[in-house]
Amino acid sequence: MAYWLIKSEPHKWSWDMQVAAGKKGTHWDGVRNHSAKLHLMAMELGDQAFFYHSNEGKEIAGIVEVSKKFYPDPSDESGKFGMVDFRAMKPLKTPVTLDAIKQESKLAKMVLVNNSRLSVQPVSEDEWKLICKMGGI
DNA sequence: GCCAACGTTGGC
DNA sequence: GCCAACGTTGGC
Repeated sequence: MAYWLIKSEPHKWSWDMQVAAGKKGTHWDGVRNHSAKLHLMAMELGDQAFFYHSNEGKEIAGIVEVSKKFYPDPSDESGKFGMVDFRAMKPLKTPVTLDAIKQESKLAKMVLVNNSRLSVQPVSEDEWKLICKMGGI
């Protein structure tokens, strides 16, 4: 079981919309970055990911689960990139903000802090557990 | 194959 | 709205 963090701008695709998509979830398309793509390809069914709101909110709103493994993205005419499907699992009771993450020294190594532009990132098990605790679950 | 120029992302 | 960081593009 691996853990991840995926980012979305809330006015484009928010946590609420992810929840509304229900059990079948939604495909995470539009990734056009090779590091992000490598992470997508490494994801297994059932892997969990934090759903992070960039720009507005700047907080982790909830947890999603991989419901379909990496497959080609039809919106990419070059055929190089792909996507996975995610479905909403549960919200954090208290959203964990970027501020809170920065103030926690144990999370200083998170990719979110050091490479804020990467849209799909790995999260270590320790980081995962700590953020879950901070989020009240 | 190098590197400058440009575009995009995302925090502030 | 600004700008730093990063990725990509394109001329050489």
